[in-house]
Amino acid sequence: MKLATWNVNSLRVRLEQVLAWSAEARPSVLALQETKMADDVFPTEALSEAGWQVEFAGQAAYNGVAVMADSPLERLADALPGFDDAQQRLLAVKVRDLVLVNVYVPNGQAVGADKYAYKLDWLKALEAYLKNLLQEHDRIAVVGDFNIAPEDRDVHDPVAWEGSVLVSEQERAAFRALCGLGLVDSFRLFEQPEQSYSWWDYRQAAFRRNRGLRIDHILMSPALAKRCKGVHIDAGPRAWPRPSDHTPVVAELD
DNA sequence: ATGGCCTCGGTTCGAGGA
Repeated sequence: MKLATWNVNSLRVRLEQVLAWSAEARPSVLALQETKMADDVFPTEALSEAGWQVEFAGQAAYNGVAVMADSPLERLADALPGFDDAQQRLLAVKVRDLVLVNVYVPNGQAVGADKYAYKLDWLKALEAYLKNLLQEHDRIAVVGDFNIAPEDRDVHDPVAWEGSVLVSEQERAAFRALCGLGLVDSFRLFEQPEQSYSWWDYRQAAFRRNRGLRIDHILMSPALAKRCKGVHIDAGPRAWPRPSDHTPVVAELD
C-alpha cells in the first residue's frame, strides 16, 4: 500500500489536480494540508464519486487538513488535546491497520516573531500528544507539512538560510524531539537523490532552478518503519500548470 | 534589493504563506 502527503495550497484551486494525481498514483491513503476551506463546502461528493472516503477538519481561508482513503476512516482527533488552538492543523484517523496523524505545522513567519513562539508551542503539544499515542498504538504514521527542514542537506542553500525560520536550531530540535519518541524520518531510511526537496517558492523560478526545501515528511513508528519498502518525492505535480508550491511525498508499505 | 509569487476575503489591496 502507498501512503502519501501533499500540501495542496487550496483544495478549491487544486481539486482537479488532486483527483488527477490520486487516480494516477493510487495511494491507499492521501493526507492533504492547507485545504483552506470550511467543512460545509468540502468537495465530499467529487471525491466520493472518484471512490475516496474522506475526513476533514477545515476553516475558511486558512489552514485545514483532510484525509482521503480507499478504506474506511475513523476520526480520532481534530485538534491537539489540551492546546487551545483556533487554527485547524491536525487530523488523526484510524485507517486500515494504522493510525495516521496528519499535521500542518505552523510556518512561524520569522525567528522571534509571535508566530514563531506559537510554532514552538504547537510542536511541544504535538510531542506530548504523540508520546501518549505511541503508548497506545504500535503502527503510527505522522505525516504532513512540518515547515521544518531537518538538516542542511534538506536546504538548497544552507548558508543563505542559516538561522532563519524553517531551518533554525530550535525548530530542528523540535523535529529531533519527535524522532526521540521513536519516530523515524522514513525518507532517510533509503538512498535518495541529492538535493531532494518537497517545496519550492513560487518566486525566482525556484522550481526550475531546484532551489527548494524538504519540509514535508512521513514519520513512522518502529513497527511501521519495518514495513516501509521505499519513500520518494513525486515532483511531477509541481511542474503542472498552476501548481501548489508543495509536491507529494509517497511511502510504500508492505 | 525594501522584492519577486500565489491564495483568500473582500474589494480594486493587505495578510499570510515559506
